[in-house]
Amino acid sequence: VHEKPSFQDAGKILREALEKHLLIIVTGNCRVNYEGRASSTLDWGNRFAIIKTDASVLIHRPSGYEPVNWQPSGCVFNVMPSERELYIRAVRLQPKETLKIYFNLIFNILVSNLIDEGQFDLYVSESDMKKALLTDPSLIEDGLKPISSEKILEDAGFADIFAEDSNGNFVIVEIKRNPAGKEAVYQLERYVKTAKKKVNRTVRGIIAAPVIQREAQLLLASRNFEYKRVPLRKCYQLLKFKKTPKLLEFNEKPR
Amino acid sequence: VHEKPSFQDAGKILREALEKHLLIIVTGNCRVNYEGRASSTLDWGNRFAIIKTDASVLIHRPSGYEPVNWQPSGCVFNVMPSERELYIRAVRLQPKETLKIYFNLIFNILVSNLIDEGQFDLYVSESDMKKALLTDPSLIEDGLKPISSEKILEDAGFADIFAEDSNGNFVIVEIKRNPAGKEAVYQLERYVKTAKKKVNRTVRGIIAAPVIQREAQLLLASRNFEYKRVPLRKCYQLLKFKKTPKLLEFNEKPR
DNA sequence: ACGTCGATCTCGAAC
DNA sequence: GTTCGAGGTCGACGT
Repeated sequence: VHEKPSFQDAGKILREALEKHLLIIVTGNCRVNYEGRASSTLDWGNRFAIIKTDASVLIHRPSGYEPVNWQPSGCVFNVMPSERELYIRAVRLQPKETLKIYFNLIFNILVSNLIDEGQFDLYVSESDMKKALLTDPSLIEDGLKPISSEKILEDAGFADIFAEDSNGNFVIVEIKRNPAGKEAVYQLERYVKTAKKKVNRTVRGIIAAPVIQREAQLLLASRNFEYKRVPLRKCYQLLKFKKTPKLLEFNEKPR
Repeated sequence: VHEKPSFQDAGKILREALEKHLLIIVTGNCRVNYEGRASSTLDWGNRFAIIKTDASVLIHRPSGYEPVNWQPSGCVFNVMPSERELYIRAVRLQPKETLKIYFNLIFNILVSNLIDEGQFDLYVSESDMKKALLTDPSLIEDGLKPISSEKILEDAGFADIFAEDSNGNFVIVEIKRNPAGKEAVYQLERYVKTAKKKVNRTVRGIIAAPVIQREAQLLLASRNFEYKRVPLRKCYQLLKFKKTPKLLEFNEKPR
């Protein structure tokens, strides 16, 4: 930690830390310009700039979840201290975009060599839901038999699950982890339309999601599609139980 | 800045800083659990936790643009130091979600009273494009006359611009700031379909964007819609010139 | 490299 | 409150 360094010292500290790919946090008063996919200006104010080990940059204001300005990883730095300020330029190629940071006050600079190999696990993603529903299709409907989830509909994007119901109808399932909105219905509609052209059978459309929005429900009904509520909890439990037997070589089929 | 505080001291520092709504950055070794809209676990590793003045939380690893864990603004904190660790719990209601952070090493704690009133301006957003195109519709097509951009299509969402071309045809323009993809075509298609039912005229569909993706271009052609390239630069210049006269009370009409 | 889609998306606006 | 769409979205995965 360096408290109130001169701009010259700050320049040295930053260059050395960048060289070694250390984590840098600079707190101070600054203004920021961005030019690239868009353009932005940020007037003087107290913020902190984070330069990470992968050469990404984040400018954070004292409040708000999102960085006000940033640069993705892999950018090239130019640190230019002068008598009055510290100027940091971070340039990214492809697409070409430039972030310019001007500090006229530096409160402190924190340089750390952080080692983080810790594993991160997240449950339950939409693909987890898909796994669960393929493992136990009765979560959607009794007697439902998934068909190869390969591409069947070539042109209309890819639906989540294709299946056959107990009456031999073709079924397309659109999975949403989040509250299903109109967009999900439109997606499903496109899949069903394309499928009807290719398959000479009745084609049912089903949205499987924890919740569906009211408007989407109406739209769904107007298209004669169906909604099946699938709690995330159930998917989580199913996946948990599915894994354990495998590890123990129990091959008891889940039901 | 507090270097290597004891867990007890760290607890005091954090509580006081939270009380005063100061910015807090804690660097150390920690593990993190999240439970709410999803669930996640993060194993031990060196990270820094940011607690902002609006009671939001960000856990950042030494690399990567995005926080590995976070909590949106307005959450409630519980700081619990023990002999072996510092446990911070951040709970958000609506939706209920809980973030639990356990530090078994604290490298340092940075507490700052940052004042940031600086204005942030971003150009060119999609609504900027709309403004520009309404100011000078010839950017899309000569003789195009925008119609009230109020809701005309009640049920099919809202198109960006409604207009009449020099032949009296109804025109719907879908604006995209980013490369226009298939989704833009589908959106346009829905608007045009609805419009055709309500308007007893020829309805043209136009996508106005800096670039259009190849696949989207094909889809567009199959629907007999059109694409008009609109460089962001032109919109930016138009808005710049439009503004200046206003400030100076020149009322010379652009174009 | 481009295209597609999910996300604890976040954020804001409109209804 | 709900819904909807934009975002310098980012990131992952597929081609």
